[in-house]
Amino acid sequence: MKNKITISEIARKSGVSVSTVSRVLNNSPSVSPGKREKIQQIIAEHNYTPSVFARGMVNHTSQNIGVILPDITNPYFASLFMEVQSFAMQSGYATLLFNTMFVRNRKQQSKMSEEDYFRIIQEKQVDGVLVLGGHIDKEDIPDSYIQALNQLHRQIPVVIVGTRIEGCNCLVVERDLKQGVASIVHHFIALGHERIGFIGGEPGIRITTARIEAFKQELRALGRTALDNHIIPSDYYAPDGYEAMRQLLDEPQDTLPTAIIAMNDMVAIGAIRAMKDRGLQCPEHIAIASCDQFPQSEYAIPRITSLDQHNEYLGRMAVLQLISAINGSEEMIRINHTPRLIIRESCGA
Amino acid sequence: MKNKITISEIARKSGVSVSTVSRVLNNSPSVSPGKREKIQQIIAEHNYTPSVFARGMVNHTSQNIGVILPDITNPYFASLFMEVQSFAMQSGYATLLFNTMFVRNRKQQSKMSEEDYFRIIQEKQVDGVLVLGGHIDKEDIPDSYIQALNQLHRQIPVVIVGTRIEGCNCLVVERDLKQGVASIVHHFIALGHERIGFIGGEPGIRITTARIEAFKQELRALGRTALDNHIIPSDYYAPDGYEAMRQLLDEPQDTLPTAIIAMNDMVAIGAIRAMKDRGLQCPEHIAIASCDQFPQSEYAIPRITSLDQHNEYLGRMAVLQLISAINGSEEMIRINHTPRLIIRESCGA
DNA sequence: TTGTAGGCGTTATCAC
DNA sequence: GTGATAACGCCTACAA
Repeated sequence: MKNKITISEIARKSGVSVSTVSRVLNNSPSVSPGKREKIQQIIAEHNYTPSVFARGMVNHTSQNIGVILPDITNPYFASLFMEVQSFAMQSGYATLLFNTMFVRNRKQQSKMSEEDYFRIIQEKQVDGVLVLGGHIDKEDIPDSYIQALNQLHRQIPVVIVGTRIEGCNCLVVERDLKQGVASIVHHFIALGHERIGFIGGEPGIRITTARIEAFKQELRALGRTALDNHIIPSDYYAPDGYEAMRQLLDEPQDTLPTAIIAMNDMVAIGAIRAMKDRGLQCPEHIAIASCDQFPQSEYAIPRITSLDQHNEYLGRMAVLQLISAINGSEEMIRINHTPRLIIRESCGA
Repeated sequence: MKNKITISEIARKSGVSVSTVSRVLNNSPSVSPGKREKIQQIIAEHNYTPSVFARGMVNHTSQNIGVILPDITNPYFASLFMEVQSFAMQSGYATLLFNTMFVRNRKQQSKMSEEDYFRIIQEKQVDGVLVLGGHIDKEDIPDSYIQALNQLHRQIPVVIVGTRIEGCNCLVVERDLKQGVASIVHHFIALGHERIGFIGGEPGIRITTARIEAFKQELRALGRTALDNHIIPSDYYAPDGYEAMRQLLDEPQDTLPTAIIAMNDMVAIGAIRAMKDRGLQCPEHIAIASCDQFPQSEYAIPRITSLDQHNEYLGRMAVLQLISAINGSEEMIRINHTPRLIIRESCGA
């Protein structure tokens, strides 16, 4: 817009050379206090800020990071991102956000593939990239995607939040996807439930598979078995929980599960709604607990019992990992969170 | 990270001058087809992308826009942002997101003021700024804030979503804040309600004042009056709806409103929760309708009756306005949306 | 402590 | 159609 003022202008007005101005800009100690003060005053007076373009040319850094995630309207990603942005900002980085999945309600992916986003991000000359979700969460990742990631990582440090991926060289903030499922199972068993089900989560996505696996395994460890038709993956949102529960309720009434683990709070809310529409009460008829707490679940009717996965912590660690990678470190962080089971009403305890 | 390849490298490898390469980069017609193809091939081969820094130096453009909003975990802002980012991307702009309010649950503002953010955004050399909310929504905006905005707008086009502000020169995508409230009032009256209340919304915020005003006025127009103690602002989230309703229920039972308008779905959900905790049913004891629909309100118990404010449309218009401002236009867009009342269960219809 | 000058990777303006 | 070359605004040796 308006022609910005430049460093040489400041230099001229202060009666010094550009290098001296540059020195005060970069807090170099070797500037006489008098000149420093004068220069600072002139800078303030003219509201001067150095050009990031010129700086970028010489330092090759934009002080920006790129964050790529599928859906910012998903509370999980929103709170993760909030933490990421806040922490990045404190560390001097601004955040470019790329939302790869548009128009969620129509289940319509955008025309652009995530690979396209990688290209755009690369062009944006960010100092690092954080991949919070998307294709990366799939059980079966197309090779082209991994190659694109590697290719990007060759230029810019890329940190993935989730699990290590075969053949992918990017850094990873590893988290134990299945953590906490066992504690829900224990809780339900302790409450006397014999038939437990699991709903929600998209099939073919790592966290779904991991949690369902953990669910089955924990039941086995306790000498019981999960019934396959009581395990109904669908997706991560309320309509999906609704649909899964509807499907479940079509089963013969006498073998219905008495307790259900939902992928997250939205799924739980959808499921509870489906019960209600069949004239069933939660937890009286079927108890429900969720694996991932979202804000406001404590205001639902009934209040949802769920796992607090400490996502804020996850966000901070991811930024930490990225920044240390930007600064040349190769070390990987593994985080060991222990989700906390928050018992409210929906589990019937 | 890895030393990027430059335009002159490409030129050398293609056996042409940098100008020619630059021409094919910018789709200039005056390049012989043979050379063009060869150059393009070499570019692809080396995965070359021009430096945004160098480009920025000469064009003074980053193809980035800055978006500033208080809380991305608020579904209203999340869906607005999603639309903004998607549309911006289609227009060739990436989006820097600044979330000014951190740690919502503790009601703790970040240490940085929004003015600080303006400074940072200015330093980031974005091509334009979108202000989706924050101090800008206040009834009584500190002069320093307006000055900071004007100052920023002097350098970069700034578009504000909301209402025109006295003394502020920024562009505005004006929307009628109170739209739709009347239709809820009409609906309730038609259902036979005599005592209607209003809860939620932070006092001193434009949209709160506007909606409460519209509420009162519409009642007056119908020959009734709103009772002051039935109007309880608080804030925009579920806990606030809960608290407001709790407060309301402390009033003498025989003068309690029979219907309540909530600021948005979260407030409504909190309020319904508070009723439940007192053994009251919605809509049987008190009917509720909300002024702003959020995703999943149709899965709440009861399903929330609310207004669809067409926020997606708002997002697109804001980006459109910003881009046209970046391209030198001064014209302001006024959008005239008519919110649609979606009747579900909570209103008792 | 201070100033001078070269270079960072593009685009634009000229000539040719 | 093509190629030099001068900006663009900053940083950083190097010199003084």
